[in-house]
Amino acid sequence: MSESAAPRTNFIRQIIDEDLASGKHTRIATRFPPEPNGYLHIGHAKSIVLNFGLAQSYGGICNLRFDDTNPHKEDVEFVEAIQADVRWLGYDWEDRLYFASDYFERLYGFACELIEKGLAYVCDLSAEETRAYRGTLTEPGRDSPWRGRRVGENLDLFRRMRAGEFPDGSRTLRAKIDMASPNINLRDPVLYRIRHGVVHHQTGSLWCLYPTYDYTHPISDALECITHSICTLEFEDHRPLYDWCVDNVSVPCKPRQIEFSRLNLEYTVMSKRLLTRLVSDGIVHGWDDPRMPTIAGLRRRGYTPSAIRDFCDRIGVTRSDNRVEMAALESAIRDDLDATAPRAMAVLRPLKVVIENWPEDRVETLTVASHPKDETMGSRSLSLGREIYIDAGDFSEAPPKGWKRLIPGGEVRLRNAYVIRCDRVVRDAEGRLVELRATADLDTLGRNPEGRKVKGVIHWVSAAHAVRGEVRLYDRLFSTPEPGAAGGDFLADINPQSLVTLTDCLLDPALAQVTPGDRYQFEREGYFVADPDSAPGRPVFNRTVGLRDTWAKGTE
RNA sequence: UGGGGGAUCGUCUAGUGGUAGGACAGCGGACUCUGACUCCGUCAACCUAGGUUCGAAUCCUAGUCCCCCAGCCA
Repeated sequence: MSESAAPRTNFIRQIIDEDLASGKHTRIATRFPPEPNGYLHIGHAKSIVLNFGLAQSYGGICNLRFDDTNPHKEDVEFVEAIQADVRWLGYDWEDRLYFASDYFERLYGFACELIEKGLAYVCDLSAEETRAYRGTLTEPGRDSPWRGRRVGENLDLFRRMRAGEFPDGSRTLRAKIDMASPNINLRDPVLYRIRHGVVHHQTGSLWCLYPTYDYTHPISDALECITHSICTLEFEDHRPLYDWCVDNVSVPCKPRQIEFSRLNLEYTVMSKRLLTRLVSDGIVHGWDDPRMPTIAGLRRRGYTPSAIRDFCDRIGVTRSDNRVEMAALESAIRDDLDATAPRAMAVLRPLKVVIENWPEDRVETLTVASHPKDETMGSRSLSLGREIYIDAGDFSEAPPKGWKRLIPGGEVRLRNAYVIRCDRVVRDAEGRLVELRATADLDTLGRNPEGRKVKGVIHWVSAAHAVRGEVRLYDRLFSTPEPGAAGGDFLADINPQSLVTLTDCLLDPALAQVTPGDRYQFEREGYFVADPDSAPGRPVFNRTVGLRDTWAKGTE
């Protein structure tokens, strides 16, 4: 497969190498810290592969920690889905599953420590007032009138905030840093807010006081003795605050925050808010809709964990803005599936062909290889009778230049079987194509015909043996490389052809009983995966990705 | 117009004062019972302008363009 031996270096590895060389660390610890407010997507995969991959290759550890400080948006459904997805990607956090909410009590204690040190205060400003006092990008903020409260009063108020004596929004706990800082994150950021009446998925109704990300994250990292806290670029401005928190409370370690640029994929929305909307507006059938860029969607689409890992390795890690082409993702999955997917025949748009020189009742059993290069994948049996189906797209009465497949009077190879010649085209009263009449060259099984070359090879199924199934073809969900970029609503860029369902496909009889997740290459049609919607005798397949098609490109 | 980041082939990236390399995409060819795979070849880049240096993608200066930050979201 495509696992490369030595992982490509990047700036984060260089930092780690230096920290190890200087003796600053002897063992590294990272963490993957999702908020359980949605499903994981391919952008998270980049972070997962980075964090777990780093731990793996340096012999360190990587924790899974839920950043569950805002119960309003979170749900236990997401907690479970995220664990399943990380595991599916091939990573193991062993016994190190943590929740930021595990630390609520200790976080509260550290907040009291900050108050006692005169570094935090209870502020009675409303949300709107807080905003007004904060200033703007170009003007400094003004001190809150509550900034000078005495330690004892702050402690008392903070205790009563926890006890539930004050309504939502009436007070916050704020860090006392610098209201004139050019970095807005340092203008006395909110550390705690009051949230009554929400049931937290882990702590239930125990708390009505919830810490913010800015306060929780650095301390959680420090409590877990994370050495390298890797996050995306938008948190860069928060790093001084991250350091402030770690420096001012009594934690055992001092982690270092390192930022990298998040993944952008063309034709894809990656914002959780937008993905949530696709699901809740019913644009897609769920978080695992095969058109979604979620891990669950990619899985249902037939992507493999190793292909996703390989993709993440290929795109690298930098601090530059990027927009990766779909072709890079598709190349990774094709590499994997070409090597690992057994081949099968499937006619997506059936066109009947009667082989006139084939006896009515004769059925020939052909043993064919499951993979053209890998003998260890064994062989399968195919039945061939007088009537077969080929794909309508493999026959043309007005072939374009360079056409290699079937034409009236022309010859073509039936994959794994005989060469046939099309003798007649049968039409109905309205002139519609009904079937083809053909003659097989019975001397061409396993060898080429004498004196002439047959260039085209097409796939087929036996009419008497084929099983009927459904095949779903997926195109990109959006028609523009950057959905919503034109300024309109991103939903305006939905591609109506993003899902095409073919209900009367004729498949290899061996495909009658499939297990969801089974992957095949339907020769010339691409790579397919059995969908959970499959029923006994009625398989449903999703097309993972088409084959690279130089023919289609040449005729465009 | 405050602060913080970023600019290398079409795309993603390597490079850390000494021949700008790889991958994906493209193009051309070979092979082929998959127009696939594989193989071979090929096209193609240092944001701009100055400067330092024998030598600059790399160091300096001045610009340009792009991204992020004014949630009691993360």
